[in-house]
Formats: sequence, C-alpha cells, structure tokens
Amino acid sequence: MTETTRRPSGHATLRDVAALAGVSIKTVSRVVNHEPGVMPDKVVAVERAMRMLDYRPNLAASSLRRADGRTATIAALLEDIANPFSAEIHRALEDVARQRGVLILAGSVEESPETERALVRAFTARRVDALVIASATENQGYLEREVSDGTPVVFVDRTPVGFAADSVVTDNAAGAGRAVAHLVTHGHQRIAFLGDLRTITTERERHTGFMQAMTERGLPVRSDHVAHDLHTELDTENAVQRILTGDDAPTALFAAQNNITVATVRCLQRLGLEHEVALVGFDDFPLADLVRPGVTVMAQDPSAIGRLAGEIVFARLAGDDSPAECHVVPTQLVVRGSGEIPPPAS
Amino acid sequence: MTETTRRPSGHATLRDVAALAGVSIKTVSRVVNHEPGVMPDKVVAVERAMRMLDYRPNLAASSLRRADGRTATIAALLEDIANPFSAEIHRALEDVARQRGVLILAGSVEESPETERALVRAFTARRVDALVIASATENQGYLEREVSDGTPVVFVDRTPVGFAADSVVTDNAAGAGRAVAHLVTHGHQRIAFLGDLRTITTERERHTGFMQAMTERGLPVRSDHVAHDLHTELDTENAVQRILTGDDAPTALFAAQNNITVATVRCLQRLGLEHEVALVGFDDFPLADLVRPGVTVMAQDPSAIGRLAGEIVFARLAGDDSPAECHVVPTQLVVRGSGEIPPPAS
DNA sequence: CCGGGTCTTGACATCGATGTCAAGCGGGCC
DNA sequence: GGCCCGCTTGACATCGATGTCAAGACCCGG
Repeated sequence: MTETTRRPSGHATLRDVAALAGVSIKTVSRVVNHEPGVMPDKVVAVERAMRMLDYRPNLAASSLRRADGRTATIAALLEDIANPFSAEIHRALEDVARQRGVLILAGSVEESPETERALVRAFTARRVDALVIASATENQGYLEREVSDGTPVVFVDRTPVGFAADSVVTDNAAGAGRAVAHLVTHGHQRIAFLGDLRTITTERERHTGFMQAMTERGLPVRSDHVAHDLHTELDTENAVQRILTGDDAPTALFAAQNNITVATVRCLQRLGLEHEVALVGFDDFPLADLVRPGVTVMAQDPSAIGRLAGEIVFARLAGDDSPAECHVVPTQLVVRGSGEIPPPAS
Repeated sequence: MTETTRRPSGHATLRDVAALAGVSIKTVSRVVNHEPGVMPDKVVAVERAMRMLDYRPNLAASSLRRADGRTATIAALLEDIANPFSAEIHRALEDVARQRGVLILAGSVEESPETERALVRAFTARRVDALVIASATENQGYLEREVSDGTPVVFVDRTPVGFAADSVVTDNAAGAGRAVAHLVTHGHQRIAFLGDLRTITTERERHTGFMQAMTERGLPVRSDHVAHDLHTELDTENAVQRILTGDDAPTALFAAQNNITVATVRCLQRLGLEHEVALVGFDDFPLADLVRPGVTVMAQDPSAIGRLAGEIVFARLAGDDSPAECHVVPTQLVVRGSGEIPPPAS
C-alpha cells in the first residue's frame, strides 16, 4: 500500500494537503510561501503531507489571485528561433531569466506582421510578465492596445516606431560603414551591396550606412550593383551571378545579412571566384573561420543583446521607470581573409 | 473623450464587458467561446463592448476552471536551444503546435540532471499540457511523481529508462555502423572514435554501433584510438592531436557529434592534414559543404524528429492511448569529400 | 385559455490559490 | 486579577473565468 492518494483529476491541491495535515488551507499556503509565523510542528506536518501527496503549487491559480499578478514567464518573439542569431538571443535571455526562476515562451515571427500580432495576442492572453520582441512590422503602435499598462516591452534588433519602449540594437549603419572602410583600405572602389527584404529596418539601416560611406569617399554606386530583397538562397545566387558577370563588375561584395553571406560564399565557390572577389559579411556565423578563405565579417553580439534585453526587462519589472532608452551594441570587425583580397591589378 | 475605461490594475475582465454591454458575465463568456444560443443583437452588443475595452480573455483563469484544464502550452526541454540540432527540433515543434494555437515553453538542460529536474518542476507548476524532453538523466523514473497522470511525455533523441513514454530517436548504432562501412569501403582499416560524454545515451549507442561494425569486419580498435568525454572544443583538439601523432596513427576519424566534428575539422586544418586523414561526422551542420574538403556526415533529421514528436503529443492529447512506442528516424549518408579520402599507400 | 416544450438568460458554485481580518491564546505588566 | 499585546490560526472574500441549473419568455397544440 505505498499508493499515494492522488485524485483522478490530476494534482493534489492545497485543500488535500490541508486535510491530510490537519490544518487550514491558509496555513499550508503560508508554509508553501515560507511566510513567517507558523509553529514549527505544523510546518513539519504540512511538509510531510506535501511530500506524501506530491503537492505542486498551481502557478496559474496563484498568479490569478496574487496582488502583482506575475506569472514568472516572459515572451520572446524572434525572427526564427532556428536561426543562429535569434537562437543566441533566446539562449542569453534564458540564462538571465532562469536565475530569477522565470521561463521563456518563444515564437518565430518569420517577418510576418500577421504572425507577430497573433503571437502577441497569444502571449498576452497568457499574461506574460514582459515581452521581448524583434518586430517585423513598420509601426508598433498596435502594442499600445495589446499590451496592458505596465507590462515591460523590450525591442531587440529593431527600434520601435509609434510605441515608446526600450530597445537593444546593433549599430547597423556604423557597422556597414566600417565594412566599406575596410574594403576601401584594401584598395576597392567598386563595391556591391547585397541586402535582405527592405521591409526589415535593419536592412535599411545597413543600406543607408553603406551608401553614406561610399558617398563620403566619393565612390559611385551603380544601381545594378545594389541588390535588395534577397530572402532565399536562390535570390542571392541569382543576384551575385548577375552582378559579377555584368560589365564593370565590382571587385568586392558587402553581404548585409548572415544567410546572404553564406549563399554568397556558396555562389563564389561555384564560380571559382572565392579568391578573386573580396567579401565582407554583416553578422558572424559558425564555421566562418573554416571556409577558405575565411569569411571576414562585421560581427554582431547576439548574446550581449539577449543578456542586455533580459537585464532591462528585470530592471523594469523591479520598478525602474526611467524614460525608455535605446541601447546600441557595437559591431566588431573579424578579419579572416575574404575581406582582405585585393582588387585585380587593372 | 475617446479614453477607454481601463481599470488601473490592467486588463478589462468579463465583468467589465458585461457591465458595458448590459448583460451577464455568462452571456459574455458564451460569446467569447462562440457558444450557440445567444441572440444576435446581444452578440453584437457584447462584441462592441469587447472592442471598446480591448478585452483579452485570461487564459490562466479560463484553464483553471475548464473541465480539461488545458493551458494550450507545451514544454520543450532540449539540450541547448542555441545548438542547431536542438533549435531545429524546437522550430519543427513550434510549427506543429502553432497550427493548433499552442505555444512552447523552452528550456536548455545542458546535460545537467539537476537543471532537468528543476525545469520539469517549473513546467509542471505551470500545468503545461505536455512535455517534450531530451533527457540528461540516466533514469527518468522520477517523472512518474512529477508529471500528473495523463500528461503526455515524448522523449526526443533519447529513449526513456524507468518511465513508459513515446520516444523519437535517431538510429544511432546503425548510423555509426554505416559510417564505419563507408570508411572501410574507401580502404580504411585503422579508424578512431571521438565521442561526447559517456553519460549521454546517444553517445553510448554510437560507440556501440562503431565497435560492433569494426568487430564484424575483424578490424581491431586500439584503446588509444578511442576518445570519450570530449565536451569542449579543447578536449577534442587535444584528443585529435594525441591520436594523430601517436604511432600507427589511424587513417580515418569518426566524430560522433556535430560540435566534435567541427572541432576536429578545425584541428585537422591547423595540422594541415585535412586532405590526408579521412573524416566522417555524425549529425549534419550548416556550411559542412563549404569547408574544403566538404565534410561527409551521417545526417540526422532534427526537423523530422521535432515534427514527429509534435504529432505524437497532439495524438495523445486527442485521446490516443495505444502503448508507448519508440519511433526511429533513419540517418542519411551525405557524401562531401572528407569521408572519401583514401588511406595513404603504405 | 392552459399545459408542455424549446430557447435565452443569468444567479450561483467552483477551479486553486492569496489577501484580509478577527478570534483565540498565552504572557507580561500594573 | 484584569488589561493589553503579540503571536498563531482559520473563516471568508476574491482573482477571472466556466459549468450547472433553474427561471422566464415564447410558441405550439389541444
């Protein structure tokens, strides 16, 4: 008869524990929450009963009644949790949250505004304590209605428009500018730009940074050396092929996103040009050092972004009500070879 | 006066909507849940009130009272959500879940039994509807007490011990055997084994498959050609260096895990041996095709594992109570060059 | 015009917990 | 001995929703 008295419906409740321990449910609640002022012998009895019944507090019921209504859960809306950039942010966030006993609900937005809204709605229905979001919409004003007052929102990788909230972003324009500077230092004058969907603000910032750096140096950018909206591997391959086989082909390429960089490397290898055409990518990726030549990149620091976003969330939850701020995480040039290829002596 | 009547505490409740629409809360509840038998004009009034107040149902309160107690949330305990293998599973799971309006709570176990238990407890406290778990413990009997009766549990990548539940795993032993067969076909006789922590069951299965395939072919395996417990990049580099510089060095390497494979490639490149020593890795990874030589691997299909696990979860939730099954997802040999290097003519 | 059925509707108990408050008890002080 | 005080403890209302059930409106046939 070691059978525990489990009710058929599922878990034991405070009531069951109270009955077994011979005390009121309130006393059990006090023991569970380590409130002071319970006689030691009752504490022992309650703890014994909890063990016997495998009691697990029901967090949903608890947070329903609790004054602050906290659920110890925060939501992360990222671009695609399988993409290394998003996955690193997610992981860093998890580490910060776990120290505080908080769990993460994650969802992939996939650059779809509809998905984003649906997810926000699903998260708020679960009354998450905070939202960390890489938004795919042009304007986040809708959050004003969706998110209840006082729920912290922190934007990662994108700055908010139409909604006041903290954000943690990479210094996209400056990073793109430094990539251009690096290539120019190595003698390049004709540099092509390969970018993702223009609906993505980071892509626009990188494009702006690129153009500005070129203009500052008096270098012209031919419009057929700028490719936008490359969102699949095929898009990129077509663009690279077209750009490199035209007249007056560029001697260097700037790939403004990690998937684009990888697709570009693959295309260069197929064309046998990986040692002829210089390449700098934006955002680092695993194994960039193992490819020949190694891929020079402007590395972002997704882990730092996630960590910082997490810290801001908890500061806000702890009551920090200073004005919303935009935190900029710098990029770092990682030299590996592809960005140091000189232009052909003409 | 477009100000909405929002209570200071946060969201509007059924009560608020009911008051504004001039009906009872039960009628509002009926409209929210699309229950039939409400007069059209009341439906309209309620919907107008819901819009005016930005009403969002409180899922926690709802699931507390609901007969089935479902929270529309499932938990995923994976090894490390930033590792591509785990991230793919996570993503596939998310896709299956989202179709059904279910969200995912994820946590990284990091091969730590303590973390695993703590996470399981945190998840059950939130009354998740199901658990998908890549367990790091030797025995999962403890789940019997933790998980309430009727909550589906599906193991991924590891088979359960001491707990009856469905599992979805890769055919580790057979895959390792096929890797050996492939190398032998290309003329290798001295093959080394590089494996992860022996506490991980998949590592043990791959090791078993490796040894069995060697033995079947009458090929001896020297104990100093077997390296276990390589869990950091440094561990692997040391092991590879030691193995390749010993006498009678192996002519081929079998790396039993993706991080180990990558570390091995890095080490071979540094030693300048990447075109001399053959290498087959277990588990594919991004850019394996871009390295020179391309890395031949026994590819797992994490996306299929995640999808299948998700489908099993929902079948169980829908009432399927057939006996627990172990689903095996086959591996696939992906030939890219590193595994086809012949042994040096002695 | 009345009995019986269907259709709407809302009052009320309930899910599992926490917050409020007052009762009961014992001890110290005047 | 009586009063006040602090410490424990439990009864009860409550959080935001759903399930139960009965009341009332309405229509039908007899």
